[in-house]
Amino acid sequence: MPDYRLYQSVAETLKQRIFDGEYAPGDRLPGERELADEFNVSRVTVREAEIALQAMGIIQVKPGSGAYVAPRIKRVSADLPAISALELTEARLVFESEAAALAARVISDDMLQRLAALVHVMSDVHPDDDQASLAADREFHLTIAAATSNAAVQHTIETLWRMRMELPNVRRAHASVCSDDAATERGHEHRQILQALKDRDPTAARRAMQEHFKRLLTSMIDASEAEAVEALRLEANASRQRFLNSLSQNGAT
Amino acid sequence: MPDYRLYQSVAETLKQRIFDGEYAPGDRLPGERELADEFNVSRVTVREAEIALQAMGIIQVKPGSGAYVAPRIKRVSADLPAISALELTEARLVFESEAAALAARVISDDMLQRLAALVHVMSDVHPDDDQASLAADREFHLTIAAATSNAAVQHTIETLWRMRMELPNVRRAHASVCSDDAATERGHEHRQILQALKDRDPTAARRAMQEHFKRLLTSMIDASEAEAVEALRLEANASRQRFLNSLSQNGAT
DNA sequence: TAGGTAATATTGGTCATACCAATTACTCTG
DNA sequence: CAGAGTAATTGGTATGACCAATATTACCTA
Repeated sequence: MPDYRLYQSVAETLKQRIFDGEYAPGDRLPGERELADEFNVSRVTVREAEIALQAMGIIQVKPGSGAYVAPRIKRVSADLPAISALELTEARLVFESEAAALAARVISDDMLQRLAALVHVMSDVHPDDDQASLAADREFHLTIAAATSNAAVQHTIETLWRMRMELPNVRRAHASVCSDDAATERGHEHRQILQALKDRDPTAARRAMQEHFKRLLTSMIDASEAEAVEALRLEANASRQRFLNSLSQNGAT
Repeated sequence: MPDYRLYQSVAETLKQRIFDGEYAPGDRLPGERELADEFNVSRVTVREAEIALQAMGIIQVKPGSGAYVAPRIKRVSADLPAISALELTEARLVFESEAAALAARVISDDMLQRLAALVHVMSDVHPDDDQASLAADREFHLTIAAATSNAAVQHTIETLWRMRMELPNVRRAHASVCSDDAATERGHEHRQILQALKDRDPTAARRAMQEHFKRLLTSMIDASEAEAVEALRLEANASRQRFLNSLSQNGAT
């Protein structure tokens, strides 16, 4: 699972650009040669990425002409509701923590090994490489969800991650806190979570995951506060208060 | 339309073989070089076909090993995965309990009033009227989700309820326990939950919701045990054990 | 002989290059 | 200015090569 095919990385980047609106529906993407040059990969790899996107119905390739963003990419608004980054993070805080607790009781050695490998990858990768870093982080959380052996839990958390990746406003919010989001802390938290899972300690796993998200939520609130100075000052404060409550009272009784 | 790419033709053929059972789930299909030779195309083209199939979730490629038919391609509904009733109930147990805890802190008086009305309706309605009873029950839970003021939470729980209502196997499972599912107990549990929300007590709300689902899960396990006597005895027992663990250890620390 | 390990073969992943066919852009005519 | 013909661009496919991960075999040890 933690295998990264190059073409997948390229496909992911292109997909994000499309969801971000950088390439609007109907737009023509840069040529394969041009993209290959930009990503420093071969043209074959770019083709593979485009074929994957085509299979997903996101783009449409016309020979001799180019690759075009599919007319109706409304999938974002189609099956994903409008959600704020704070809401989503709060939801992930409570749900992913419970998933971690569940996983702690039934996780297999194989899954533990995968997680360990991912933690290692994340510590190795350049913190600047947002792309790889994010992909590994996502893989980490989805692996934990899979470790619950519960398809409903897995599907739920996958959906939450889709929101994280596909909703433009959420992506933007994360980007603005990314710098504050010290990689070292995050690495430490991941190790804490992994250790709890290794110990098969549901309570510790839940708590570790909660801490992980609490820090993120705090960063986001701080960032949103800074931005709120510019506008929506009053409203933001009310919202801010509501999510601050999550930090103090959540979970462990 | 007749604008076929070679790789699409290859992908189509492979897909047919998989659906025809020529390659069963879990099977490894021939190597890229071998397929390229068979179809008289280049290895690049075979790769492209396999990447398309992978994007469609039909196969799964492992570097150094080969391409394997995905374990289960049976997507019941368009966007709902195949899930067992036990899995779903376990997921609802942990997620809806957390949602209730969240809601307890921010629920509005208006929402409390609606819930009270729903509890009243459920106690009035004839226990025989499964249709109305189920609708009210669903409304009760969705209202609590809405009361969190968190669109992500709300969407998550709505999706879980969609599974409950739309997946045939889940509906069947619920139907078979419906008789055991004493309406009086359920009414009592609903009142407990409502009271905790009125008190704005997150811990009590979480616990009440957990109890609600624990009883349901227990009923389902018992029912599934009875049915398991007929078939799948061994396998069911293993599964049963796994979910029994959820009952003993979940949540309140 | 059983078990483990090192050497080897196989397999997917990626790249560079080349050529074809369709499309698009351009240019030159009338 | 319109249209035809040409040139440049673009995707489609093929070769052949090399790497890294995996699988298989051979071999050696206890």
